[in-house]
Formats: sequence, structure tokens, C-alpha cells
Amino acid sequence: VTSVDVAREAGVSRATVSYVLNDTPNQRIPEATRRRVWEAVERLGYAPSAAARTLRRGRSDVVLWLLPDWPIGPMVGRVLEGLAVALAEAGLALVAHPRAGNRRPVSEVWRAISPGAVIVWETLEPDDVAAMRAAGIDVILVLMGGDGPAGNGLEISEQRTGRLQVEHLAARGHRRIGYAHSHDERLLTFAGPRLAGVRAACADLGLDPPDVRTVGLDAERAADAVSRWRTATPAVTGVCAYNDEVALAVLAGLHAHRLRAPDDLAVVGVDNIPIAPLADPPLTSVFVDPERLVDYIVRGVLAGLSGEPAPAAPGSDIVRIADRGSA
Amino acid sequence: VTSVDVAREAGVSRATVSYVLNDTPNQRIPEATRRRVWEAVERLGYAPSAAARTLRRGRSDVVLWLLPDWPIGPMVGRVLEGLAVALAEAGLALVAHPRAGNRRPVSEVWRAISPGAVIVWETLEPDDVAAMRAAGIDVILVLMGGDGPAGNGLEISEQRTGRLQVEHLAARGHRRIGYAHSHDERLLTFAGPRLAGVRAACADLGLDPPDVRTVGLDAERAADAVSRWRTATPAVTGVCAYNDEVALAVLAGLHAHRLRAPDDLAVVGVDNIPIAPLADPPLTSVFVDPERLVDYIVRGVLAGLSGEPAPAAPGSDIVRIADRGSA
DNA sequence: CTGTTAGCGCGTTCAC
DNA sequence: GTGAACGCGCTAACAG
Repeated sequence: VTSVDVAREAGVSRATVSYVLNDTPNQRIPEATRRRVWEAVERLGYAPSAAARTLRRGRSDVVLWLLPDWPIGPMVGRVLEGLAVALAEAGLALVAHPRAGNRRPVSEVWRAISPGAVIVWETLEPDDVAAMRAAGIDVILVLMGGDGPAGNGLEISEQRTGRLQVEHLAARGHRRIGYAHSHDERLLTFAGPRLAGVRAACADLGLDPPDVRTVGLDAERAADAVSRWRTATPAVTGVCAYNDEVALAVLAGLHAHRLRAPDDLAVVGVDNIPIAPLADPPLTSVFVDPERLVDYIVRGVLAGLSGEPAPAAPGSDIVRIADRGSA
Repeated sequence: VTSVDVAREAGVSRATVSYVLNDTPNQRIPEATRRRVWEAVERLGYAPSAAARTLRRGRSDVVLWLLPDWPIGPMVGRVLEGLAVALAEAGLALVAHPRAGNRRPVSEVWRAISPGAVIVWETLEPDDVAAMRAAGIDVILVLMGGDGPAGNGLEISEQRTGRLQVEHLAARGHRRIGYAHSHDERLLTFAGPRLAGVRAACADLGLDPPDVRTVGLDAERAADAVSRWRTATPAVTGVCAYNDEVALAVLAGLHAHRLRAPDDLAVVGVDNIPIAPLADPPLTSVFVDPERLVDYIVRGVLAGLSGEPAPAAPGSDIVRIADRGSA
């Protein structure tokens, strides 16, 4: 059932159908005609072909999120969900594509979708950006690592995350800070700004630079890192973990030595995952407020689509802390 | 740059360009002409408009995964990633849409994408299925709760998951089994088959029906459930948790009583999440092999797209156990 | 004012 | 190997 059918049913031309359905300005169509068209639409159950609309318009009402290469955690899941809801309010459908190791060019995906906007966490190859723009995608939201104002929005928050970890520890008297890096190299995009924030906060507070160690999701190796921190000179008494999973590994390393946070070593995670309160002791965690992040991204997309300037980067209070006892 | 440009550059018609690019059978085109066309393609950097192709063909080379309403865990993430890679090999792009509470009709999404195939974990409304079929989407893979052979594939695996939890506990001498339900009602689609498997295994092994309790992600309430299991008559000595997160809550409940798994209460989780080895004691967990699941889904999609019958449901050995010590 | 005609956007495919 | 039509919605130009 196409617009031809509706036109026939309503006794008008296809053009009129289009004008009525789109409420085109500068087209004065009497109420009676409008009603006839709408009735025909209802009767026939007509729904415009999105494919034809996309061909004509050059873009679809889809927003494409290029998922990063790293494992999808609960944080991404929450943001994805919130974003889908918020964009749906604006008539946009969100879909996510897992890049999965760049085995095939990303262009295959965005060409197949012709999205109105593309969102990426991390940097995009300049070639890809150019190709997208050439293909008419002019809303490209790079959340981190980009060079525009939008590109820095999240990066600042990530740095703030690291800073807040240190500030929390320093406020509890810790003078020598450790940093627990993830074993997964794919996470370096995130680790970079977070660690930079940690370093900056240490410098600002007059502390030594952090003692950085890699901690896999493995209690034995974590126990090894714990030993080294405790025997360093001066000894590390508080650790910022890359994320909650790594923080849980550090806690497991402490258990292996029959030690406990926060007295033997304080630990602060990132992300506030649902099981953080279940850790022993419950895990203190810094996190980016998912709702505010969603709001920021949505405003960026909508502004871009309507040609308005990008919204201001979120304030530093987008980063919060759940203080639970491990630090 | 469109096929018109290529045709002009190569000195042929648009039809010829199309035939060459698609290697259309029953069209005898000389090698020399083919080369001229391909050279023009390279020179101009031509890429066919996916929108136009979709309009013409009625379907795109996109596979749409309608994500469930429940929180996206590492398991879904892994499957998503593997699936994206595997489908890319076949020239298909995978995108996922978070449904997010059914605030808007799903039809908006699949209409906008015109996917060649749709994958859903849980049941789809019959109306939606009918509308999709009417719109020309004839590959709809319902992993659970469907009534076709494909619809049961994963459901059997989920039941098998519950069975394996019980079998593992029974093999260690446990005669009275508890079941730790998730607090999140949205997970009932999954909880159903898993619990059914637990009940069936108990019956088969001549055990009492499981003592089912709801356990939120909250140590105190979990501690309460632990008390009730231990004081039941006969006492519950082994618990099957809905998933690893719930299992971690049960462990936290044990800690609150200064008790330990497996001696005071054995615990078996589901999913084998990355932090399962970090629990105290390391968490024993039953899980569906992600690679084999991906393989099964890919074969289902490809078979459907080429009109072949659906592949056989995966064997029961797709479900495995990581035996770590909590049970 | 009201509404129509005609043609675009682009790849695919039938008939010659 | 080609011309022409098709799939479907949008819209500038035009006629009643």
C-alpha cells in the first residue's frame, strides 16, 4: 500500500497526499480534503516507505552509534537505553553497530543505513569522517578524542573522573596514590584521560605522581600488584582503579593477603556497576551520571540536525561519587 | 558520483554497469568491457547508493537485532560482537536497537531500516510479526518463546542451564536445592526456562522442588534469604542463582552472616561474567558458549535469507560449566 | 485559492 | 550490449 493507493482512495493526487501528510507550509488545502486523505490513510493502513524517503532526502531518521571495540559494560548499556528513549521522543531511531575489531570498513554500515547522525565514543579515522561528510552525513558526534568542542565534552568528564578519585582519597589523608590500569589494551582511549586526570590531581594537590600498575582480572596477579604498592617507598595507601572490575580485582588481591580495604589499602573504582554495593567492603565508585550524559548527547544530536551550534560541554558535576566504604 | 557517471566514464550504459558490478548471470559481457567498467569505478571512487538499492530490492543488507528490555550484560555484548564479525563476513551489517520500554512502536525502527533479517531474544507481538512479514521481512529469528523450531533453539539451552546447575549441586551431595530469583521483573523471560530446568532436574533426580526466593542486588536482603534457606526443613544446602550478579548477592549475604560457600551454602551462577573468578570464593558458573551461540544464530540468518530451512537447535553441550569452588 | 503534472533521486531488470 | 520502466516519496512549476 503506497501513496498511490491513498491518493486513489481519497480521490486526489499523490502530491496532495504528500502535502497533507507532511503538513507542508504554503499549501492551502481545505480541511475537508485533509480529512479525506487521513481517512484513506487509516482505512488502508498506509505507512510511507522509509526506503523511498531516505533515497529522496539523502538521510534516514536513524541515528547510528558506532560502538567501541572494547567490551560493552553496564554503563554503555544504560546510556544506550536512555538514548534510545530520548531520541525516540524526537522521532529518531537509535541503532548501534558493534565495530568488532575493524575487520570490515565501517563505511559498509553507514552507507547501508544513511543515518542522519553518527555517534562515536572514541576517535574516528579522518578518512572516515571525510567520507561521511561527502555522503551527506553532517552530524558526527565524537564524544572523546575529537578536536571540536563536542569532541572534548566527554574527555573533560573522563579527566574529572580521575581527579575525583584522587580528591576523595586525598581528603581521607592518603598522600601516595596508586593507579590500577586495565589489562585490556583496547581500553586505552578511556584510560588515557582518566589517568591524565589522576596525574593532574596529584600534581595540583602536591602529591607524588601515581604508582601505575597493570592489574588483570585475576586475583593472583592483583595480589602481586598489592604487594608492590604496599612495599613501595613511600608506600601507596590509596588506589584509583581504571573501573569497577579492576577495583574488584584489587579487592580480591587484598583478600588473598588477608588484608582489607580501606585500612590496608583504599580502593576507588569507576562506573558504579550494579554489583559495586555487593563487594566486601562495598565499593566506592566514581561515575558519570548516565541521565545527564544522555541528555548531553541528545542535545548534541538534535542541535546538529537542525543546524544549531553544539551545546556546551557538561559541567563537572556530571561526575559523581558513590561513597561506600572501600575508600 | 552515481552509476550514470561510471557509465559515461566507461562508455557504456547504466544497465551494463549494473550487470558488471553484480556479476549478473545470463549476461554475457566481454572481459574488456568489464575491465573498463571496473576501472571507471576505481577512478571515480564510486560506491552504490544503499538507499536506492534498498528501495529497489525491498530489503537492505542490514540485520537488525531488537535488544531486550532488560539490562545489557557482558553476555549480550559478547554475542553482539561475535555476531557482527560473523555477519560481516557474509556482507551483512549488524545493528542493534535497544527497545527501551516499548515507548514507541518497534515498527518505526524496522521500517526505517528495511532489514533483511530481524533477530529477537524474546517473544515478539504477533501483530509485529505479521506487519514485518507484510513489509517483506521474511527472516525473523525468535531465539526464545517462539513456536517454530528456531524459536525453541535457545529455550532448550536455557532450560539446560538450570538443569546443569542442579546436576552440579546434586553430584556434590546436595539434596535440597534453593533458587535465587532476580529482583528485576523484566528478566522473567529468561528466568522462566531456567527455573523450569531447575524444577525438571530436581524432579528427575528425585529431589524436592526448589525453594524459590527473590534476591535483590543488596547484601542485607540476600542475607535474609540465606537465613531462610538455612533454617528451612529440610535445610537448603545448595542454591542455583538466576545469574552471576544474583549469585554474588547470595555470596554477599553469606559474608554478612560470616558464613562461606560452599560449606555453609553452595552457590552456582549463570553467565560466567569476567569477574566471576574474583568472587570469594571464586564463583562456579554455568554458561552458554558464546561462540557456539553466535554460530547458531548466523546459520539461522543465512539459511533464512537463502530460503533454506532453519538449522537444527544447538546440542545440549552448548551449555558448559566453569567449576571454581563456590559449589 | 486548490490541486495537478512532471520529474528527481539511483540502482535494478525486462525486453529487444 | 542497450533503452525504458520500475520501486516510492518529495516538491517546483503550473493550471483550473
